[in-house]
Amino acid sequence: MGKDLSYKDKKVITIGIVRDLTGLSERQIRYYEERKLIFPERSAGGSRKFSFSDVELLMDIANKIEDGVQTHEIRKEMLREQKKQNQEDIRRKMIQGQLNAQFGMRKNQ
Amino acid sequence: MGKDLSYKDKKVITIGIVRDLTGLSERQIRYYEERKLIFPERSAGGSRKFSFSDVELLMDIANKIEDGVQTHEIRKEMLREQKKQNQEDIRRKMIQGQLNAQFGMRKNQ
DNA sequence: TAACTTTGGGAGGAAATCTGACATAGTTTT
DNA sequence: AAAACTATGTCAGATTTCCTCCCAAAGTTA
Repeated sequence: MGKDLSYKDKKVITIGIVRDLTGLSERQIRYYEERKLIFPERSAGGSRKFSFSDVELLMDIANKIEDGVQTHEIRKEMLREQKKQNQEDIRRKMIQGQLNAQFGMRKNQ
Repeated sequence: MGKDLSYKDKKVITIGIVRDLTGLSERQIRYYEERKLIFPERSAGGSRKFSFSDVELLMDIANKIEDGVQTHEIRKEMLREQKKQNQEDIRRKMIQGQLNAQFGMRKNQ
C-alpha cells in the first residue's frame, strides 16, 4: 500500500550537507522553508532533514532567485505546477478506476 | 570523465539517520567501520557521512551477524565478492578497449 | 586459560543545528 | 516619499548530534 519512496525522496540529509551540495547559505535554505518553497522533515530533536529532491528543487530556486524572481512568485509557479500535476493524476486514476470496475484489472498496466 | 555517481552512492547521511534507517546502534555502526566493513567519508569537522549503499550494506551485515557470522568472515566474503567484480570489470574494459581500437567506437554500446 | 569478538554505556569535548533578534540594502506598495 | 516588504548576513545562547577514548561484560575461539 504505502509506496516505498525511492532514495530520491527520502528525507535524510542535514542542512550542512545541503549547504555544501547547493552552495546556498543555511540562512537562505531556512528562509526558503519559511516562504514555503521547501518542506524538510524534522528529527526528534528538531533538526531539519532534506531529500535529494529538495536539493534539486533548491538549485532550481537558486536559479530563479538569480534571475530576479521573488519567492512568492516562485511559490505561485510551484502551486500552479502542482495543481496541473494533481489533475493529471486524478484523471489517470479515474480512467484506471473505470477499467478496474469494468474488467477487474490488477494494479498498473 | 568522472562519472557523477548516483544518489545511491553519495555520502550524505549522518550516523544518527543511519541508526534510524537500519535499527543498529551507533556503537555497532562505528565498530563495523573499525572492522573495515564500511567506509564512510568525513565532514571537515570529522562527522561520518554515509550513502544509501552503505545503509543497504549495513542491513546485509546485520543479517549475517544475526546468523552468527563474525566480522572478519564477512570482510573476507566482501573481498572475494569485490575481487570477482573487479575481474569482470577488467574483462569488460579490455573487450571495450579492443573494440575502440579496431573501430573507434564511442562510449558505451 | 588467554586472547579475541561484540556491544553497551559513560565522560568530556567539539561540531552542527536551532530559534530569535538586529541590521541593511534593495524593491514594492501606498 | 514614507512605509512596508524582500532577501540575506551575522551574532548570541541554547540544544542536539557527533566524536574519541575508555572500561566492562558476556560469549567465542585459539
